[in-house]
Amino acid sequence: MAETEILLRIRDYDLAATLDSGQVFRWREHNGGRIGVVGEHWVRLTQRHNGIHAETAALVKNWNWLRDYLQTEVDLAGVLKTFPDDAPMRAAVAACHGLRVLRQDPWECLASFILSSTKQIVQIRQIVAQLCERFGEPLTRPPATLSPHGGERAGARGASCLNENHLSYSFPTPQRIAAATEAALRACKMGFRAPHLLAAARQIAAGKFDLNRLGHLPLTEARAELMKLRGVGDKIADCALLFACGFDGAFPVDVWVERALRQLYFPHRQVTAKHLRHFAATHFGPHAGWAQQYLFHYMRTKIN
DNA sequence: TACCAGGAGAGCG
DNA sequence: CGCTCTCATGGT
Repeated sequence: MAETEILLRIRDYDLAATLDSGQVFRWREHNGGRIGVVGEHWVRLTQRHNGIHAETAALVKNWNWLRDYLQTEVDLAGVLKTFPDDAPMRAAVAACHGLRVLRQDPWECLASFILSSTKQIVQIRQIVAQLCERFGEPLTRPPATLSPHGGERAGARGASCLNENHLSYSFPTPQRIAAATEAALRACKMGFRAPHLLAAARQIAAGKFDLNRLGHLPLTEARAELMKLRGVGDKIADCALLFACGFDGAFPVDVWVERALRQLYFPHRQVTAKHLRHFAATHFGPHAGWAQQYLFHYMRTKIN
């Protein structure tokens, strides 16, 4: 039977922490729940005591796409057991109970993180929103959730500029981006990242780069493949590998994680960047990427 | 004003 | 390797 809602029964899942932890950029808070787009599906998610309630605009026969995206079938306790047993890690896990790593679409994830370099998360969300509004395909969306004001900058004051218009559109395909001009992309305020996004989209659209193949390669080979793309270095490659390609061992090191590692593991010590990279690559075990997400969210929300 | 933001890449010693 | 500079744009 096709339905427009379902209760995914699961207990150790913090929806807000997971969707707000900087691994994904399109979810918006709405009446205590979260509204977002997964593939071609408009979705509203609400945290319940016994699980996550999901509501879609169109009928759904099989909800596996959502279970896969949210990673609800992952044995979280089993993952946490593989983390190193040290004070910083214990503190991060205790502070972020129920935080999970999502399984995103590889192109949306890669494109989003190409746009992320030297940008604050708020601004990344804004850029991605504009990209979807201008180049995404219209989605089926319940009218009740549409903003009465209709625009994001019509008299919006202060820091709480919601901008939910982009939730009426899918994330644009590589083909659609590839057909755009650099100037049109720059109009989304992405600056010097525009040629990087455009080049990646053209490679993929032309069949010269296969994102879906990466998951079948060893981690180091998949990372090397991604880094052939202009504008994609270690950090952005590891984000795509962890958040979209199923590499739980990928460990993206950005300014926040570097700050966390130095402050939590090497306080009052001068550690070289090389030493830090070696530590990050060896200390956190087979699910290092999940550990990274706990440290990142812990550092951003609980410290200072 | 000056500085910085979930980086990457090139130039230099 | 390690350091520095540049890239574009918005916020404080």
